[in-house]
Amino acid sequence: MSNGRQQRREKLLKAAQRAVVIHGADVRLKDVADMAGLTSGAILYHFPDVQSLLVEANRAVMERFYDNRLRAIQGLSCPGEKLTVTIASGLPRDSDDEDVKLLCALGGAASRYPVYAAMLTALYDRQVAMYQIILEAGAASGVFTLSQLSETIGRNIVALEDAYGYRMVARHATIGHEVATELILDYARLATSHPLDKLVALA
Amino acid sequence: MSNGRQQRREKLLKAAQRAVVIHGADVRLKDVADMAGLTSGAILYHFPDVQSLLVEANRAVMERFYDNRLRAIQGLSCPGEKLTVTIASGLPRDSDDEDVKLLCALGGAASRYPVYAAMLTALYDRQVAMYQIILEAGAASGVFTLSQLSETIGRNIVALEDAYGYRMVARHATIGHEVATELILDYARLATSHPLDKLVALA
DNA sequence: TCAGGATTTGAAGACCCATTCAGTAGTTGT
DNA sequence: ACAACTACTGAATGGGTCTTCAAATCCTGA
Repeated sequence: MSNGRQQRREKLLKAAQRAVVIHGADVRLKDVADMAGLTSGAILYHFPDVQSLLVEANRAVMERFYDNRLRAIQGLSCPGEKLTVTIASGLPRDSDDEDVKLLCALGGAASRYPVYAAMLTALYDRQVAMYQIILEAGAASGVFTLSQLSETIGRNIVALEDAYGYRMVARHATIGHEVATELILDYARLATSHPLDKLVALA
Repeated sequence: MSNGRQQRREKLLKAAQRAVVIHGADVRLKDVADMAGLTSGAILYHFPDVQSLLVEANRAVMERFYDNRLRAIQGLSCPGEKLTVTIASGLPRDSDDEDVKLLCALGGAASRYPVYAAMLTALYDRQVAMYQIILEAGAASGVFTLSQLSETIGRNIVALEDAYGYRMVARHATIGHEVATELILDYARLATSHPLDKLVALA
């Protein structure tokens, strides 16, 4: 059944992702197999080799990460709220956030694996563009007064998200989701001349 | 000779550092040995096991990185120049900067190796403190007008350096040393209300 | 020059890994 | 019920790894 075949593939991708989080970008096929409760041979039945599997699994995480961010601001219209929510969505939930752990692992391997370097570069650029749209829209409606090019602000915000992601994953004692969000918001306030008030949590 | 013994150790640390840059944080003993032009056994004669060697080698890079930054501003008195020079010194010279490549590799492994997480966290905090001193001194002398806490500014600047280090090491097409420096300076200008003019290169 | 320590090699032992593949179980459509 | 196909196992292959250790080599000081 071609349906079950796709399900199987996705189960293996999930296993590969968890394996990367635990063992790093240089996971062994054996580790992925263990994570899936199968043997190495079974994995190689679905994928030509371990690299193909890993590249596909890692790409999927990046897509999911980006899609989650877009979904987070779907339906929001107020530019200030959009920006605040987007910034929060770019940081790991907590120090155990698996997607961010994986992205960090790939970032550390990027200089050795051009594939990952290219994928992460593309992800970065997409996120910058995402911010530019929010910033330009807010500026056009007069809510934001940009003190720098939207490209500059976008690049810096995404850079800050990345860096605080690394800090959080490394379990910095004082920089958690809350603090990191506020640090980035502090920059965003300077750059947009907008108070970007903390939102009240939804019930 | 106890003198040659120390030289030997340092040669091996250097080999380990190059090996980490090429093979990542999970280098194999064999790779270090090859890099040093020796056999695995020879390395184990000087170090009890691979991990001891790697931790010492990686720690040495962090110390060197931090010391280089301090040395870069030694003798500078103008706060604006100090800040500009310090920011430039926190970024990789180019995409092939070996020290930054190593730091990125460790950052990617931090969630798996608490030792590296702790070391990188300490390095981050030291760099933040370094910026705080520069910022506070500039503010005290009236050259800077800080629009945020010096801790906030310091944290954000170091975070930006880290992130652009990762981007450069991943060979982003448009973000090189020049562009990254300017992006961070753009933030620093907002935060200090100081023009931070580009310096003329020394002859 | 040479004895003795420091350094290094090379091989052995025990283990792990990716990949291939013949064969086995399980499922499906008819 | 059975042929045909899918999914998977387990073993074999060829390779690589860490560690230990006896033996060889290199130095150095006398």
